[in-house]
Amino acid sequence: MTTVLVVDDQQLQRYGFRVLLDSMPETEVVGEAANGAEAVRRTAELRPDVVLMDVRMPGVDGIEATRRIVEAGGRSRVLVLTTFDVDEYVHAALRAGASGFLLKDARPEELLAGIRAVAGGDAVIAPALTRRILDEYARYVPTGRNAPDEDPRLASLTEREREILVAIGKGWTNGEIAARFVVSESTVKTHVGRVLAKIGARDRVQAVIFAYDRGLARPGAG
Amino acid sequence: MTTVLVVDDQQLQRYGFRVLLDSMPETEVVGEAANGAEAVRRTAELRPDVVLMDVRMPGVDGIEATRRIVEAGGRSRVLVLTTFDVDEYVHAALRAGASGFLLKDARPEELLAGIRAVAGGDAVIAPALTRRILDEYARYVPTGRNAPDEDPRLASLTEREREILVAIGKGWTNGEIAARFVVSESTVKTHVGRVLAKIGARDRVQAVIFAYDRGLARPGAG
DNA sequence: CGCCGGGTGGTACCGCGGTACTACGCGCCG
DNA sequence: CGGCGCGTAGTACCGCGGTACCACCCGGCG
Repeated sequence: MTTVLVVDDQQLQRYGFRVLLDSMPETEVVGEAANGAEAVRRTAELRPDVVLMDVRMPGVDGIEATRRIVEAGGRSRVLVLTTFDVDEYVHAALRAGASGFLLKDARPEELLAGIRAVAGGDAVIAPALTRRILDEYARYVPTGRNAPDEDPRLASLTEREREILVAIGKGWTNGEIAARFVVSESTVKTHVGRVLAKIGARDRVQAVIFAYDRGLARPGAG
Repeated sequence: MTTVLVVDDQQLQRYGFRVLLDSMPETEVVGEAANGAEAVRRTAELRPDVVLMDVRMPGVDGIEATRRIVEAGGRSRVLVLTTFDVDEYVHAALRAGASGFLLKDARPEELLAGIRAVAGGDAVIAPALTRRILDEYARYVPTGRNAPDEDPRLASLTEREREILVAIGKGWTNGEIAARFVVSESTVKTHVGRVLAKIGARDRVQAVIFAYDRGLARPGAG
């Protein structure tokens, strides 16, 4: 039996979900909340398997509530529901740590399948949104651990040279790298020169780009 | 009626899909292929709505076949199927342009729902894989159009300065930028200097990092 | 033993990158 | 009209980055 907390500011909407889910043998609505703050509280109290979260709500919205629930670290998974497939919502929800994002016009069996998946530790995205997610995914995400291993340029780097490349990717000058690695700047220059030669970069700027392309450097680091 | 091309090197597997799909009122198997090369050919001939593509095949594998089919630009969508949820496959398939990725142990209704979604221009990912996709997505994808707009540094750039920043992100030297923009190198230097000051970067290396962080520069461009 | 690769270090040189400051034409707006 | 933001352009200066070349130490290996 999967326990569910229904969060929506509209009472009628909550009622609809309750009727639907309680009529199913595998799901049970154990509580409701009408806003984000209440959702966070009741999640802590009831520890439901799944929180069915509406986005648009007065006060603390569904995104912020999701963030707090996820950060609290409980075992409850959040499945975000919205009427509007606005990109901003999807991005924000997924970054907040939601395990799923479905549209309210989903068919009951889709909703059930989503709840089942989320409860099982998996994640779901409405097909209508998956398209856009994938487009961005393909654009931004390097190549997993695919290209890096295949790329002979990266493989030809020694351990030390890879460290140097990562340091370059952090935007450090040769002097800063020397200081952090506790070696002389001459040594750093030697390494940098070899790195550039091996990866086929003209200067450290192109080395940074190379590092980002292969996922050696990542946003938010350094 | 949704037309489907079944691609799998195992004859028994193809037979299974054919029986399943032909028994459904809304889908019809219009052809089969036993390897990647044949899949590309028959897709061009038959122009199916959906190509059900196995990954592991002798010769041209499913990933490469997907890439070719997508690049050909027809209206056929590729739904990749595999027995093993290996990360490499998922990444590669999605980057190759697949509209979906499901596991072969999916229940028939899931498969049907997937085919329906893909045929309708949407995309699907098996819930078991979506979790990992989302984790990487949240890590790598900037913040949609969120953070960039919020960041006053980026907002303070003029149109021209943003162009300059993108050019820096491509790894171009001041001279190259001047040539491509058909202005003098002095002008470029002036712009670069202002960009660095506005975004708080010490040199163009940090500017590149800034550009990647905000999604202004992307892997694979330039 | 000698050789070799990798890490370390140094010297010398030059050019691109970055800064500081000035300047002019243009379009917009009070 | 005068001011201002923006794009353009120039000069002068200096330092970091990158290259070329050489050198030493150390560990592994034939």
